Amino acid sequence: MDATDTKNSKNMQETFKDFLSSKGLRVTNQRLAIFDAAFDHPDHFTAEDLLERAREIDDSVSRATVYRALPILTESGLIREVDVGRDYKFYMANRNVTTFQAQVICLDCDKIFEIDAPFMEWYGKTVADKLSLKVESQRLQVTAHCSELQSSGLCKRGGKRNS
Amino acid sequence: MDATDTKNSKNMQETFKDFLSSKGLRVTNQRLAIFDAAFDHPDHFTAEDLLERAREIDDSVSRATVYRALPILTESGLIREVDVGRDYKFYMANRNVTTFQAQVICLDCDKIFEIDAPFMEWYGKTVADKLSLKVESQRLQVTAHCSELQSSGLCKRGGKRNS
DNA sequence: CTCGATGCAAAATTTTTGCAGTCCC
DNA sequence: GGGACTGCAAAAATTTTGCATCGAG
Repeated sequence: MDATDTKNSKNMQETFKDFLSSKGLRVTNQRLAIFDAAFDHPDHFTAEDLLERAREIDDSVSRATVYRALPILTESGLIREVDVGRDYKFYMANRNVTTFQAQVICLDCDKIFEIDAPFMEWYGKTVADKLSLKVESQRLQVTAHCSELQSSGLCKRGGKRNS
Repeated sequence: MDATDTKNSKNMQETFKDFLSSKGLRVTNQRLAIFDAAFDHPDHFTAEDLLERAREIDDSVSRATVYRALPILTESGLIREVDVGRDYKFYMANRNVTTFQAQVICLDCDKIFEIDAPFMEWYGKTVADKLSLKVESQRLQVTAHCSELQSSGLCKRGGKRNS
């Protein structure tokens, strides 16, 4: 393992525990199970996905607890919310992300690609300066068709996005 | 009225009727009431807002018909969907918009500002070229706080955004 | 021990859908 | 007149919440 890869699950769980304690929140088995489930997931996941995986770790985890844990996880910065305009939201572990991420949503294979969009930091600053406001968050998404992408093999139809 | 202001409600209603006919859809009183309600609205509105206003024109309009009309209106290009990540969607009449619009969402006064972001056309093309896919739509949003904006008078707290 | 956290189920909220009746073309 | 369209209410689907109980500190 690379020495710079300090963001493995183990270390991150410690970071999460520290975050909970620092906020006066309790370190419960359910929260840790949810955290582990989230951080083990390599891709985007929904609240329901997370519930299912967390229950494999601790079957006492309830849906309500997952929904109550998600805001804590996103506030900690360990998990990122990815809202692509569906009726449910996606989430994703924040591993070694340093630059702003945009999403490319493929309508054909129903996949979400994360891509670097560092210029968005400049854009946010520009908008903020022009209107004299304080940027809280930004979102940049491109919805597209990938028929050509499919032939190149990058986008395999039937990607494992959930229902 | 400016001679270039060809997009007044009257003309636009004709455009809508033509669109319906061209698609083999029927021109009903309810659809026209919904169209008028939408086009008279100066700001962003929700499906529920639209229902309420459409009923002032034709009180036989039902919620279901509003929800069934919205996809038709957006497909016609006369109305634009503005999803800022809440549990309900906003819509807005497309008046004299020619360039790509980004949104600035103010967390303090709960208002949505539409701003020109012409460079997004370049961005979409860049992404498309790099990944060889066909851009369907794009979304760019900045969520911000406007405490300073308030003092400048641009953002009055208590703007009339719905609950 | 104490009070924050949890599970369960009911509620809330927005949008969709089935069906019988209506009215545009 | 025929079939698209509509209204109504029930259904869907995701997220939130009240309450009794549990357990972390």
